[in-house]
Amino acid sequence: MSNAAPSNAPVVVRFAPSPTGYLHIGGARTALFNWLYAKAKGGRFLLRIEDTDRERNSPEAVAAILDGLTWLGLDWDGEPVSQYERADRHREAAEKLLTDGNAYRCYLTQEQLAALREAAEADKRPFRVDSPWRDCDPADAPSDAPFAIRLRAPKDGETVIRDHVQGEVTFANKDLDDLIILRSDGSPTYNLAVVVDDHDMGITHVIRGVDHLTNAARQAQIYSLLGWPVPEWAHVPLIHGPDGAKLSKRHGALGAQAYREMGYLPVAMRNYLVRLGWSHGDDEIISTEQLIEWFDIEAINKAPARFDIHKLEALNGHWIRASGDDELFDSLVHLLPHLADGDAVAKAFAAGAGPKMRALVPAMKERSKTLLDFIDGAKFLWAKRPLELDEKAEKLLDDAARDMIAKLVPNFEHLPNWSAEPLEAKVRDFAEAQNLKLGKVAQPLRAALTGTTVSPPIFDVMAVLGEEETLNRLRDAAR
RNA sequence: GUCCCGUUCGUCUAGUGGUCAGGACGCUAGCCUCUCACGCUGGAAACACGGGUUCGACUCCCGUACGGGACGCCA
Repeated sequence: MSNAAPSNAPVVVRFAPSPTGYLHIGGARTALFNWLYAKAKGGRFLLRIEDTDRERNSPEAVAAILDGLTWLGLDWDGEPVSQYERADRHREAAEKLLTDGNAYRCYLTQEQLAALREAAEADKRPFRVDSPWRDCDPADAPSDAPFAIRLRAPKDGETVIRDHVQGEVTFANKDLDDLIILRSDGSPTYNLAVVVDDHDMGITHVIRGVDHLTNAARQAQIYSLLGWPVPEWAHVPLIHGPDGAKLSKRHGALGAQAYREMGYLPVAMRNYLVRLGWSHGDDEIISTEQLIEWFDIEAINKAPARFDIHKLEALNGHWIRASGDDELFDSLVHLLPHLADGDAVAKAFAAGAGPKMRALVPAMKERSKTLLDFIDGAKFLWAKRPLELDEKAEKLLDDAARDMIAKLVPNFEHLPNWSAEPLEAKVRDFAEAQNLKLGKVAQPLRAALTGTTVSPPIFDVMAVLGEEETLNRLRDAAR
């Protein structure tokens, strides 16, 4: 590529979402790839909001996208650029193309275009705009009719995209028609705006979804006619839903924030997302620091990947276990405002369950796949007496079990040190004396103290619940 | 329809002409164990199909099938 930007220039990449909704998972991965590449190469990661379509612009969407990026830990350099605010500069470029003879005024109306399109379809011909105004004498142009400005794209030859992911992709120029660069209302269109902005922002590498590949060909033509060097391209494959179809809002294409609400950790999201299409040998669990060291666009493959929530969950479990206890508890507390029932939990935390939850974190992180599991698994902490028993617990606490608890309770009275170890010793002694296996005692205790048959280690539960609450719950269950 | 791209266990992937085709998630049999997890040890599970090229193809070439993307005065 003779006119490419020098490869030793400092890397500048960008993420350029259009503000039509939240940051979806595919966009999040594109942003992650860009961010990682910038970090890996010591470059800059810029943000540009592609808001040239005023009808689909929304400040809420911009806020949601920035919030999603922030949550994922993808920080950007400088202020986000508004494409719309650069419209004058885009028009300037269009004027230059016009005066250089590389673009022309096209007076074709929407109706005429629709008719041409229909005619092409009727003949089963691929539709290509072939404007009669491309080569007409300027003197024949109407003086007052509205016009759009079209690029005078080459009709022969081919446009080659040398792509770091897709390889060399060749488009015949006859398949690429004269695209509109300035609408009849004077506003710039996407492809022109992207080229001008990427050029002005000094973007060296364009990393984006492969759905932009044909745009790359069109943009390459604009670059060429403007006399500018093209950036390095990397068109990454799309993410599909579990059924192999395009990821849509119906299945899986949730906003990044939805994953926050499901209790996923940003570090796990980054780890999971990057492995969708990128790999480093057999490595699966990769810290962000390691990603920054290893990431490169050359190792991205071309095939699309399906989104698999199970693997995300497994990775999340790993990163939960790898997190510090205080850090996890902190994440949990900060998650509450984003949860539907978070208010109630926050109140319970404030009323005393908070410190108990914190004390249980080491035990619970071994058995939690998401932050939500912490809450689900610790509800017994703030449950009111007498406890409601679930079906299995009810069955477990039969008459014999209740008798046993009645016999066991006195062993806990007047313990000098109410903590897990002495409690366990007491229970073990009791089990031995009664000639029972430990489980035969522990399970009824669990049912009586938590109302369920599944919980963190029961002696930790007793310790955290405290002497008074533990004895009260046990007496509730005893006969 | 036209153009472009893809196809290794169910899923994510390693692989770059000679491997018992490896790992991870999931599934599964055990071990550990106060439950559930974690951890550990095993197991089942894949090169879409057909032609070439080659002493030899998962690896290279062509075709077929299937899948995806793009075909706006949207981005």
